[in-house]
Amino acid sequence: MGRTKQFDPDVALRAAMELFWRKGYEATSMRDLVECLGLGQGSIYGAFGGKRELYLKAVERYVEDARESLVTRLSTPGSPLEAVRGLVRYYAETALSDAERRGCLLTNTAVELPADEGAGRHVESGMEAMEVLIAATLTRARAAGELPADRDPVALARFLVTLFQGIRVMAKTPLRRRFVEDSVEQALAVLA
Amino acid sequence: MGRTKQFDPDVALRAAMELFWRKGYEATSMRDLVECLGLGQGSIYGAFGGKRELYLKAVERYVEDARESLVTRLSTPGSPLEAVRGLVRYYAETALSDAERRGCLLTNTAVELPADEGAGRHVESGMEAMEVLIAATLTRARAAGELPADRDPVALARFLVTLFQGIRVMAKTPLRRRFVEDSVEQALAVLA
DNA sequence: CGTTTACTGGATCGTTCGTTAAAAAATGGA
DNA sequence: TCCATTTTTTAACGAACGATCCAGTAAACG
Repeated sequence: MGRTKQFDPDVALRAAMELFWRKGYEATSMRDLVECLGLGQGSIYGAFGGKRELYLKAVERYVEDARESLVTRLSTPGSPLEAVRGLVRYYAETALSDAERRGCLLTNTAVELPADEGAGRHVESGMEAMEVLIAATLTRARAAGELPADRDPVALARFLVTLFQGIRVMAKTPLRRRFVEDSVEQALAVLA
Repeated sequence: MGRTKQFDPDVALRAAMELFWRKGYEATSMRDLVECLGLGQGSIYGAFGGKRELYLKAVERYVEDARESLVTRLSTPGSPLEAVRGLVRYYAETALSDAERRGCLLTNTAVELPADEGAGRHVESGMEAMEVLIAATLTRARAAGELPADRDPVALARFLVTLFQGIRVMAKTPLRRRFVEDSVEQALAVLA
């Protein structure tokens, strides 16, 4: 009963995610979103609530996507340690080839909205997912003898996640290449 | 000739720096600044130009302060390697005890204004200063035999600067403590 | 087919934005 | 002391903000 939606909320949410990702929360206006999503202002409010609600849903979607991509990337057949090392390289390449310097939406959110509880929950969930997935893979690596027994997979995973945030930040500066590449080199040395 | 300034531009700039640091660029309004600096809008425009100019000057001041503090901290008498290790610990402690989660103004600027050339120059200058100072200290450490001869002080310094950015990001999330402490542990292990 | 219901698109709400203009106040040299 | 010059203060500017409203439209159901 009633008129059906004439747009795909999923497509619209993804478009909003891209815009917020590129411009940040404060610098994105509802009018920017209207233009980018191709919807009337009323439709956006009807479907998603206000600007903040839309942002939170966009971050939530981002976390889901990221988690999925991470699972795929870490469950390659073969050496678990090599999978993590590949992830480090992949992450750096992604950061360096990001021409419009949008960085990582989780990093951006953590930095721009540290006091927003809702945003904090999504950031927490995303970071935790990375930690858990990487730690699990490193545990497999240790069990396979690829990693010395005295190394702590969880601590290593947290270290890598933290370094990833740093890589995303440095990749937004003019000095990106030198810093990111040298950081990857050191990180790979740690994953001996 | 003419009326003399009734405020100290240096004090005002520092107050502006604190406010931008805490709230970010977009989320800080000129009215916030008027209240925080205790000046009329006209006085701010007369002394510093517009909002963006004031922000850039605030970042510049921040870079000068940070460089100075870093020089002091790395030129302690005694072991150069221990000075760098101490810096890592100090940086993490500072990040964790930052109750209002303002993070590092350079990190925040890099993330929020990656496309601003003026801001980029200050960020570049700050990051480069950290790199140079840490690398020089690590070079001294290597010369003193505290660091294996095959370690690259410059690459290590860049790695540390990148990790510092990550620490500043993670310290803004609800998961701060676990991630920061484990990252420090790993970094100190690298600085064997 | 008509009624009901929900969505659409654009106008418009009051507020706040960064910036500017102009008058009042204060300084130092002539 | 009085003028030239600068700063201070306050009000106001046009534009843009997030949010809301509403007439118009289209789909589903009796």
